[in-house]
Amino acid sequence: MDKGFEETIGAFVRDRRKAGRMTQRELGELAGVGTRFVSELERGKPSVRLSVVNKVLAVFGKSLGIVDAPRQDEQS
Amino acid sequence: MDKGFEETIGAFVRDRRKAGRMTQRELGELAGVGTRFVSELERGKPSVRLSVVNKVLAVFGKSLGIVDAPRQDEQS
DNA sequence: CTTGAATAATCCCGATCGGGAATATGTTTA
DNA sequence: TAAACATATTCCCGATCGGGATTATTCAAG
Repeated sequence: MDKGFEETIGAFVRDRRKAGRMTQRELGELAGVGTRFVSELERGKPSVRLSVVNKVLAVFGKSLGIVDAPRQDEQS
Repeated sequence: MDKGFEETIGAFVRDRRKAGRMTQRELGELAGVGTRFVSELERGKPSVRLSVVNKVLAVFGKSLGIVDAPRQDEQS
């Protein structure tokens, strides 16, 4: 019924980007961020700026919000 | 059944902090971040680092995740 | 109103983000 | 295979974050 699982931000962006047949460069331009940032974001760099992440998520109609902390016994 | 509404990150942190009768300094120490950061976060500074926000949210068992973009016709 | 605590605003400054470009790896596709 | 494209990695470097302290402002009691 539900996804039951919180996807990683990076994984989400990558999935949606590919679903839209976009390249990192295209998504970057669409979102107004650099290509390198898209790459780092998709690969889970932790210390990114909230506002820049939101620029990317906005392309998909999403944003960062508060969710239950994921369980710690996930592998990366 | 649900809250039906996505609270702002800053508002959430402030509410929970007060609910726990903590001062910004105490929360900061608990989360391992500075007092100034807690203050700025609560007041909605947009360009904060994801990892640092997560340190604060972790105190409350939460973290940043993907949610539907909030409607734009909210006042700040 | 006065006093004290909490929060906000400002300062200095080291650390690091992120853009852009170049290069190195992958990864398709012909 | 080879060529073309996508992604990852590295570089320089300006911009800004965030810590900590200080000061100003706001707020809560008494």
